[in-house]
Amino acid sequence: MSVENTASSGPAPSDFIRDIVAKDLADKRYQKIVTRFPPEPNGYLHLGHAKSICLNFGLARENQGQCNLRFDDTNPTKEEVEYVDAITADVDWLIAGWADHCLGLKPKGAVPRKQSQDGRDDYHLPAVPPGTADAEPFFASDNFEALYDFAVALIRKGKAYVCDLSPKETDEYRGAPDKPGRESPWRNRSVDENLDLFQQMRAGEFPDGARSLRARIDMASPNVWLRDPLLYRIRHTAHHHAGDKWCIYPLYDYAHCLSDYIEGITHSVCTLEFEVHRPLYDWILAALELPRPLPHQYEFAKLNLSYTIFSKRRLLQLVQEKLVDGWDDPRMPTLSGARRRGIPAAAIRRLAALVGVTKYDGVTDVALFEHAIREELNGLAQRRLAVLRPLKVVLTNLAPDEIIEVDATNDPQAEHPTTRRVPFTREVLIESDDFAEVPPPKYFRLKPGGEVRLKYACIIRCEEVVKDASGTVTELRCTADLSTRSGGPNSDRKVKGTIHWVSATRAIDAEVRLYDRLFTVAEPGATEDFKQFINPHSADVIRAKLEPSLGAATTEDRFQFERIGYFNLDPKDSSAGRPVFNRTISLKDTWAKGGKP
RNA sequence: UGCCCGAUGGUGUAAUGGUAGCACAAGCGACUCUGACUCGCUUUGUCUAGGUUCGAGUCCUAGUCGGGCAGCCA
Repeated sequence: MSVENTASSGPAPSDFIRDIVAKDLADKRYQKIVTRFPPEPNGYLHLGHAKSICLNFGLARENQGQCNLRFDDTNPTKEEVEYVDAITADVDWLIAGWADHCLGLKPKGAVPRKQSQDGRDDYHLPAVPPGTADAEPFFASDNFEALYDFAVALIRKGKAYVCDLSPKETDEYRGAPDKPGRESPWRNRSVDENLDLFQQMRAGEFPDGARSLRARIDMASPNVWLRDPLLYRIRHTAHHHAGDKWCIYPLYDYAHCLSDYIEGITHSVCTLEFEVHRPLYDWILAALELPRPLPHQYEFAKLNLSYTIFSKRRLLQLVQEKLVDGWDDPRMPTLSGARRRGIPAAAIRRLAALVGVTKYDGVTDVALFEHAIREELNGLAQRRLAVLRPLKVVLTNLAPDEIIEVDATNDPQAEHPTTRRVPFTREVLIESDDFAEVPPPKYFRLKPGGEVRLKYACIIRCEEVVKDASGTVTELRCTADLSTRSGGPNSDRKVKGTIHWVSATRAIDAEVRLYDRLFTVAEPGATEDFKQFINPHSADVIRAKLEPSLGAATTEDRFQFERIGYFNLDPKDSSAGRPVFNRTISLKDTWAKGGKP
């Protein structure tokens, strides 16, 4: 199966939502499709959000449409600008070079304009053309004035009322899923009284929780969301975007469908838990008798990944209790964590394409994500030599000051691979795993009296094993067969094993962080005490030896340390002369897994 | 004994009444100056019971199992 990548547009994915969109377009129900990605700025974006971003922006780019970024910021007590900025950056990163031309923004500071169509009042705020200067994301809070007006219209139609029940009473009156609710005693107030009270709510005449605005629907509905749901609550709290203008704030169900409508959204795609809200979404829009085409809501299953948690609450807990190094800790499933870890945005898009879109709420094996990362990095990463746990090897037939510059391939997957020079010297370091005094069966690497090829250099033979007083191997004394040098007369000579190495005298030092899965169990979120499953080896830090060219690495580079894994320069903790490399992901290792007895 | 949604190999999915296919994972093998990549092969599947039909994973009915919904959260 081929999958979309950054450069080409590959075969378009197919799923039930794309089918609906295709049909709507074929039926000329809409002339242009407009989707939206509506995060609440109360946490960082994670891989679960990425699935939604890929779906919504994918829909837009595949149909020459647009996808608006909108902050669903109707709850001032939970939201912060820090999150707005982080989310904006994460979205930009994820869609860069792929769907950024579909990103729907509005003019900075703009709010919906009141207009009249067919004699009916309307509010509309379409996105600006891509590339327009001074554009910013949409904010539900920019719609507050329009939303207030729509609420007044609802009251005038007798479809909303001010209710004086306390939160606790409201709860009791609502009933239970299997028991009908009771009507509020305030349900049949006159329009004028409702209008007056609602205006007073806005003016700040009442304390928090004293009154609310409710839709007048059906207290006996089997769907509890239709039992006169709240539209507005009183909250004497300043808002991170709207300032201190408001003390009443709309609730999700009311704000969302209308924000969709105001922006001209055609397909409002959300996750499964909102399925039972859809009748309310439709009710509000229908009740207002709006002049323009209405948006429709469709639901899909959110992403669940094994060995991963996505719960905002728990992620926040990890951050606050310093179990991880912030929201962008490379082990976090956040987009900022993934970015810092060196995972390309295209790998995340690849994952989204691989998991597909359905209404089945399953758990995707994190191995699929790891596969997507390796697939992407394999074509992207420059090959380099690095030794994580060094063992000294002295090539006794080389002069102490001899430096042989060997050619090493940078990009074996490229059509026309390039090379670089790597210094090869009398003393080299090899991976301690690559020597075994007592080799297990089928061991291809170096052993006493055995031969192995040092990649890009030549074949060496282990003549002598040097140990310290405790019996630990400290050094290998080997001879190099320079006639087998790459490009040399006997370069074709085959040995079973080829290992990586660096020059002991020319290598540079670096801190290397060996990241691994954050949790040791497949479903860490299954119990409340998920913290006991944190992998103690999820961030092992070592000092490693790298080939000299790595001293010039930049944070944009992606490397494969040959035979080890993919690495990037940590963008946060690296400094000139003090490089810190992150292991994005290891190479597949069938030897370590099962080949090894 | 409420309402809504879902169920295809270990996992994620395709098949839109007509040969159950793909990817990941797992296993075996080939290749290899990366035990990587690549390539080949293999194991494993339509929740159950009825019904409609020439023909059902697909449509219908009932059941089972799983998920969601009773925030002035989103």
